[in-house]
Amino acid sequence: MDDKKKKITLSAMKVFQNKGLEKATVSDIVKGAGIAQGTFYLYFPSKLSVMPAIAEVLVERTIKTCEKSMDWTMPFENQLEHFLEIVFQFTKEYRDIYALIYAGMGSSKQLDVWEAIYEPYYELIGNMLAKAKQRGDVRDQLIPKRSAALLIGLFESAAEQSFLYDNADEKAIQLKKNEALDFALHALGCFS
Amino acid sequence: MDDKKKKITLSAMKVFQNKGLEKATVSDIVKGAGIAQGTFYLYFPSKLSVMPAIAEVLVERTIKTCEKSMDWTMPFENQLEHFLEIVFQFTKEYRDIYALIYAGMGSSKQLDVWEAIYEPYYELIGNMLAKAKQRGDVRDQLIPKRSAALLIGLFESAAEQSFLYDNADEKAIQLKKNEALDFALHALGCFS
Amino acid sequence: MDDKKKKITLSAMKVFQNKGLEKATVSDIVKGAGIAQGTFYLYFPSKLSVMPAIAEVLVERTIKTCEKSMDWTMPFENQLEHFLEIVFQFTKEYRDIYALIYAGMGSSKQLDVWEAIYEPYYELIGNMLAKAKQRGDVRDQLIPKRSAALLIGLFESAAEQSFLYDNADEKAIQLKKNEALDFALHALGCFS
Amino acid sequence: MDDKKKKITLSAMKVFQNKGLEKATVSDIVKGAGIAQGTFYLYFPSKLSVMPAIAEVLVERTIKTCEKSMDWTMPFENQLEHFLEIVFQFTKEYRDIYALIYAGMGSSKQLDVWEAIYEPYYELIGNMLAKAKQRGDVRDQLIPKRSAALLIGLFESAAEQSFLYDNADEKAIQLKKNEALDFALHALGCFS
DNA sequence: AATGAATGAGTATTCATTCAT
DNA sequence: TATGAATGAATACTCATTCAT
Repeated sequence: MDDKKKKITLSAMKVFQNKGLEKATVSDIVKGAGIAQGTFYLYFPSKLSVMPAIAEVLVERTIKTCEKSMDWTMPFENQLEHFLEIVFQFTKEYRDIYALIYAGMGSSKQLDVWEAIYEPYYELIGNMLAKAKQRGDVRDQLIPKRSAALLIGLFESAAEQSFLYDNADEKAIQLKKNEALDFALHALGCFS
Repeated sequence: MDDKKKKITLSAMKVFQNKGLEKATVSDIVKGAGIAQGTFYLYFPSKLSVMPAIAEVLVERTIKTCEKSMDWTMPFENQLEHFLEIVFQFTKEYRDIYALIYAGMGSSKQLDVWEAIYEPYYELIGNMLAKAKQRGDVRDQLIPKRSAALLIGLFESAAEQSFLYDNADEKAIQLKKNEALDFALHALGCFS
Repeated sequence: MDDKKKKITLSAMKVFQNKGLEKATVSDIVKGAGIAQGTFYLYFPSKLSVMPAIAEVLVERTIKTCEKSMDWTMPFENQLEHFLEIVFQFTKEYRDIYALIYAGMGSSKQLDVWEAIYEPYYELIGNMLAKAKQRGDVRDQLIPKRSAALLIGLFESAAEQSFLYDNADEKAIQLKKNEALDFALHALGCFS
Repeated sequence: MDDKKKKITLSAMKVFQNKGLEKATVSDIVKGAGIAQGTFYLYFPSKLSVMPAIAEVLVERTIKTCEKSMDWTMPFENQLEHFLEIVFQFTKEYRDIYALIYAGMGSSKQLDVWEAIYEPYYELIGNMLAKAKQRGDVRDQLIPKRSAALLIGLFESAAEQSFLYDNADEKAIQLKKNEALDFALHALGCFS
């Protein structure tokens, strides 16, 4: 990605996170990026149009974290637990901005844009499930890539609920994690 | 709910749906509600504060639909499938506004408000699972109410992904439904 | 005219005169009118849309000046000369703003608006010519109202040229006046 | 004129005509001229400074049209009518841009610039009147060059009024032409 | 309770102009 | 000469909110 575009994206991420969608100003963003006001519009047509670029960064980071920290030789159950941890960690850190991205999706009717962004994420988790399937750790009929999407959705929902309702309560969060993991293990047929 | 408050809420729902969070104006809302500009502020302290009332309406409608159309004597699998249909239907119709509510949650730090709103929804689905547990249709260790939250999250994610990525393709949507149902049935231990 | 609308119009006139079309700001205008920024837009949809209201004021003033200072019993030649003086005087005072109105006409494609504004002016001068015709001071075939428009156009052109090219030279201006008057007297058939 | 300068001028003419003074951008102009943004400023110090060059082009074209199509041996009345036609035609085609030039004159206080530009136009029509005078077709006391300015002003006013008020009505336009011609013929003493 | 005219703070966006190449 | 990326000042307009009636 173009250097300036990247700078803008990262600055926008911080600003949106701190101030929310409406309070965030382009002025804040360019100040953070160290560029002039007008330069912003050479790279993005509007304030909201930075959203997909931010989503891309988040997906990249999630994938990178998974790839770096995941030990593919671990028992599948441990892999799943580790992935759950990552999802909770990212949700905690970026939940505000996820909401904005989510809200921004509606406006931009270019759905294929979003699909392209999340594709590598589904691919990665799909691969994890495929390997587990080869090893017989999950049920036979499972379609790895498609289940990956459901799994990610499940974990993200759980994390979101966790931070939304049980906010600072560490115990409740741990409980939620256990339940989500149990729910997923059954769903994937790890106990059959 | 007060008649005027209800009018405002319903009008706001339409306006937010059509115009999005930022383009929607209080002026639009009051026009739709047939009241004066100032009257809005007798019922809501700010534009965004209508959001919880809208969420409440959506939850009410979902619950009412479930209660009306659900046959609690059906086999559990059919109940689950029926519930899935309802989630997909509501997501399709209200997905734009769900996103706004979701994004609005972040701003309003009164998390207990949101919890209170969704509570009856979790209660309803929790009851469904509880009955299924009594009949031995789901696994023994399952905690009905807590699994309800995960189940709802799963189905909503699936529906959201469906309408986000596979937009108008009826076939893909059906496939997604089947997978989500299968995923849930395993998760709930219906096959063990 | 509404009191606030009038205040805005008069303030805008001054501001446009002093700063020109582009340098004039709505902020200047409302400051001069002693109202809030937003109030401007309750009365005019845009900065340029004040132009017709300004034109109306100018026409009103011209007419009022004619009516007050014109002695309808004077010999026609003297009446014409007096009218010429008035045109030169108004052109000198308002020439900058006339140019803006003129330029603004193009944008506003509601030509009937302009016609309605200038109508009473043509009416007034038309009446002057009609009376002169009755008295046999101008040629018989003359159509008063239609000639009025040509006469006004001629005098305004003359004045405009005068102040545009011969700017501060009082002698040249006097010469121009004489020629314009002579030209008009011949055109109206006062010498035949 | 330098080739690039000419290109810029012609492009600016089109852009100003289509978009008006404020909406027209240097970016539009250079795009139309097929040159780079910065190149504009090698030939003109500012956006508005193109205006005199445009006026020059218009005067040139008017003169060229007169010289090409005018038969100086025709009876004077016919010459005058032909000239009137040309004025109406040019006004119709360029009236939007005339207004801008007119408005632009005020800003640029270099009045001598404008005088120099229009000088050859007055010269041309002045010559026409001088010849007519020699032939006894107009009154004796007439000062050709000075009357030329009044004549041009009269015809331009008539045309402007015509297109401003009677816009598309061909009949009304014809009527206006007849009246303007009659007015001018009397003014010039062709009937005495 | 209801009104709606008035407010005025707030900002995305534009674009004339510059300047390093 | 020519370029066009970068600049950043400048402003029309919006709209949530208030308050006198």
